[in-house]
Amino acid sequence: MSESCQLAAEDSRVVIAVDLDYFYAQCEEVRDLSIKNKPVVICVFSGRSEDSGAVSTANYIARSLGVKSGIPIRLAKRILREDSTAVFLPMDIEYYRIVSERIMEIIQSKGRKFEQTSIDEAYLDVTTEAGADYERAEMVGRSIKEGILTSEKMACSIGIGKNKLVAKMAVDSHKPNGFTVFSPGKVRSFLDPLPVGKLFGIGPKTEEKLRAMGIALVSELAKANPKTLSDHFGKNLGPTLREIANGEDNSPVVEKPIEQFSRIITLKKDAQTFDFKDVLAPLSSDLSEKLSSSNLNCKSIGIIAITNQLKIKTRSRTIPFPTQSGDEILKIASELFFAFFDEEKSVDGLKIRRAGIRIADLSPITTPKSGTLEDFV
DNA sequence: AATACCGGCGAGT
DNA sequence: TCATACTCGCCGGTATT
Repeated sequence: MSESCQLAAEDSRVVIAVDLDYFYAQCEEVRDLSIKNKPVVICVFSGRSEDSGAVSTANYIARSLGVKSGIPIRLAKRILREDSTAVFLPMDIEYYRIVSERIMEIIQSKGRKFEQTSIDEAYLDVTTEAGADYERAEMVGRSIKEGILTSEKMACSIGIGKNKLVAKMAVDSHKPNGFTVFSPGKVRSFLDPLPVGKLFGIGPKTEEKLRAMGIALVSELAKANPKTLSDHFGKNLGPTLREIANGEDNSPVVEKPIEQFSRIITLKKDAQTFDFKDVLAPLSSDLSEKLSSSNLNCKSIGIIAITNQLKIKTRSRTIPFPTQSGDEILKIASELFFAFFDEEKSVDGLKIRRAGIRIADLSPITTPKSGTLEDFV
């Protein structure tokens, strides 16, 4: 191999990140073209009262007016009260899933190493296809963008880089309808001047902790004393923080098996206790159905309680025999809630706002082929 | 000492 | 009351072996 082909090992991959723009709201725009030039707000109504709940996402017209993910629906309506064209729609997750599945197939068809990380995001490692050649990787990226636009009439943003982290930083840097390439040589110059909070994986808490240590910029984090970082963030997270500041990420593009899932609902009213069966039975049966349709058992069953102070409390139990039974899940969850309330009953004013069930420690159900005893020998 | 389990926290879509 | 519904990962403490 000639000298000019030599690459640092860490620079030898090419990864494409695909992000579907304002996905839920765009799904609704495509379903009803007449709302495309209006503010569109996708709402999760909690059902406690008129317009209680939160905004899941909003299109860019709504965002430009200050409506963003997570704000109360009532606040969004207040912000848009003078815009009679504004559209508020309940989240239709089933529909978005169907659209997502079709789009993910398009992305997956463009490369052999594919990883979907959420309903609207995916990575493609095109090292094999592009031979670490960024021009060829760009062509793959363009063809993904065109494919999604042609077959689903949907805009997306594309980011290309030497690993998932850099591709993600690239895609996030230009949205919506972006197409951004951070070639290996350009990574430092892009990352260095950013505040650390802009790095994927560093949120408000970590940013504030770093700031208190005198580290505000990525360039500073990139050279920070490893010992100091480990002392403050632990032996795993500490080194990782320095790595992401340097644009390093060895994690492969691979489809990961699901590790856990949960169902949670908002109670009609905050309560010190509630009718376990009424609230938990639907959650249990949903979870049981999902286990069953995925041919999985779970060995860990847990509860989630969100208090009136919006603090998250959890309890969980490992059971001796894996199960997918809705009745079993309901029974354990009820016991955990009962014990939780018993434990917390002395806490003054503690009430539960939302209640949920989580299952984890999943294992595939091995269904032995009928009549082939030899398989067990 | 190594591993499992548990509850809290943080980050992200 | 204004504050959804998820998933993933790490941390530290404690229990188990």
